[in-house]
Amino acid sequence: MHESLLAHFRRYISINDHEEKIICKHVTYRVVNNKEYILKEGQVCHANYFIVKGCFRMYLSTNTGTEQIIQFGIDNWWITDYTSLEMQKPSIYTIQAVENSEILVIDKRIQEELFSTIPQLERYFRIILQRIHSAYLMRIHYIYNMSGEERYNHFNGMFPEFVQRVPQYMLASYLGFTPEFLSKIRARKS
Amino acid sequence: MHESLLAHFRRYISINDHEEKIICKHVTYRVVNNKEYILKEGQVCHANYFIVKGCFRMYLSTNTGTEQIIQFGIDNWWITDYTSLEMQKPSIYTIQAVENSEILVIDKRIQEELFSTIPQLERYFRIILQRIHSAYLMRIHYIYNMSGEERYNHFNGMFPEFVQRVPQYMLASYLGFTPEFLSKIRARKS
DNA sequence: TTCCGTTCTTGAACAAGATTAAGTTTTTTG
DNA sequence: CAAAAAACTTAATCTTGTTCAAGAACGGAA
Repeated sequence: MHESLLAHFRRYISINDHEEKIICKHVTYRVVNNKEYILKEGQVCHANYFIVKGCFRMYLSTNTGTEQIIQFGIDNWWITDYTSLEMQKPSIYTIQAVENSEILVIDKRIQEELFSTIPQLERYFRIILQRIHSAYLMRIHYIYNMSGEERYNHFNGMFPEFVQRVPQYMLASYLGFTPEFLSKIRARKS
Repeated sequence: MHESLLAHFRRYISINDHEEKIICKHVTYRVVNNKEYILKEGQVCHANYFIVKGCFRMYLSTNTGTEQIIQFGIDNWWITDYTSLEMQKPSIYTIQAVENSEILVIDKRIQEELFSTIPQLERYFRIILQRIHSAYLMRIHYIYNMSGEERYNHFNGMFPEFVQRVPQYMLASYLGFTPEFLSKIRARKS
């Protein structure tokens, strides 16, 4: 199951067999069942997580006491709180599995070691983060320039399988409106 | 004026005198006056821009014909379209000076060369991008969980000098509401 | 200084989506 | 299988922010 991680690396950088072995030796596999947490608000985040299979949500609690989902992570995505990880400060986020999942864990210390033994990994994460950043610029554009209904339809068109995978109230939170409103949208379509 | 760039590098990585000289040799200084463009919608972005002094806006045109400001860049920030730069595809964004500004230009080819001669630079950009990403997660949280008025007050509290620097209609666009509404907010405060 | 273009303000009518509070369906668990 | 918990729906009312349209103020250039 390290293969999916290596494949992802290979998509952006070239690494040799020796380096692959080093990586596999230092990365640890972990099963995370539905509703289990890999990071809780207030804890210091100590690892970067590569999702081999499954689905996670990252959320924070608002001042009105509700949970605001900021991002989802699925197969072949990284998920972590970079601020907490880098500064070793308590996180404001909670990361929870929303399906039975399998992840690969790269501990902070290990990751720093890997960066110095395989500098190409810095490049890999730089490229990954560039892509994430571009996606976030678009996300803000969508939030500002589409109605809730348009945003739901757009998301539905882009990731139809994903919409089936998570409860509707989570999708509503991620898309920035209430579950009641999502119900209304769906009612309109039939 | 290369000093501000080197100082920014030194904040995140350590580089020696020799490397600093290489960087200075390859980075070009440029004055960009108010309302001048460094990237226009449809063009391929061919450089990464470090703002030494001044202010830029990055926007795209919406289907209703208006300009949606996605981000600002000020002193000591990088601005570019990473998607267009990396893939060498036409950009959907326009980047325009909103003050008389001074920038340092790192051409794509030059940047790639610098990455291979000074691998630490990959690390620098990785860290920068991590920070940007964290900021964007918070930005989405603010957009979803604060009213327009709260968002304006919050932004005003965080960057009071900046609010004075740009026209109100640009600020309104960046914060995701109409100039008319911003006027109304300001009227309420007095 | 005057003129012109740009930016900012005000107000009325309207739309998108939140809130509240039931009620219904689905899923989980003992 | 029954009961409880979790997820989803519906509808009435209320808020936030938009749109449109007009006018006022400001800033820069001739």
